Amino acid sequence: MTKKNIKLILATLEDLYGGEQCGLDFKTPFELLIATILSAQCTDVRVNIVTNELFKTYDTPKAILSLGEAGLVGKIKTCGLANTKAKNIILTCEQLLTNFNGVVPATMEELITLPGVGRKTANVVLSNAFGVPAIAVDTHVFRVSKRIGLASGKTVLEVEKELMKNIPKEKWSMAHHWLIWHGRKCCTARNPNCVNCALLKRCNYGTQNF
DNA sequence: AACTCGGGGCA
DNA sequence: TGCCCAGAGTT
Repeated sequence: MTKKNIKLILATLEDLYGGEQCGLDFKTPFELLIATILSAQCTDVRVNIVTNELFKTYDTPKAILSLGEAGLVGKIKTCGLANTKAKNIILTCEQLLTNFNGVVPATMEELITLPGVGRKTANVVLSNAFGVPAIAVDTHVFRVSKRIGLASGKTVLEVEKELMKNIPKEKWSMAHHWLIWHGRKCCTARNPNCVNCALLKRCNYGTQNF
């Protein structure tokens, strides 16, 4: 993959998805953290609906804890995996209070100690709440990046590193969103719409499996 | 690497 | 009805 090809791919993605909504509504680091935990196996549109309502009243660790587990499950049930997520969110709120003075930490090492927070969620918080350059690799980013040749790594961490190497730092944040939109609208996991894909000429997928 | 958690949205 | 969803934790 040449630098010129990478530049053309990024430009094409920007043309296609530059006007689309960019992820979760951002308010505070804490709200972004909770919203991102909720986003597992659930579209961002639904997460935004749920969190906009939830955070009207419950926008701090103490407030969330005041709901109790059953109360929290009720508030987030439309996001799916509600029981698991509620347990993790409650544990995370408790640990924020006991280990971090109620403040969301700003390093990868600290963030991934929180229950329900993995590399993807940590990178979303780091890049969107704290301005730390990072690329969050979710299922869409992972799949699309490999198909179109922006990364060929086998693990999430490998793909993350390759993307950071191949994409100019100032475009990391937006490239994350463009790759997700392309994965949702065209480069789907099953039956991708290669025939109508704007990247077809620069993509090996379809003629060469990965 | 494979499996589980999971209810709601949508065709 | 059946398929899919901006992941993380466990085995």
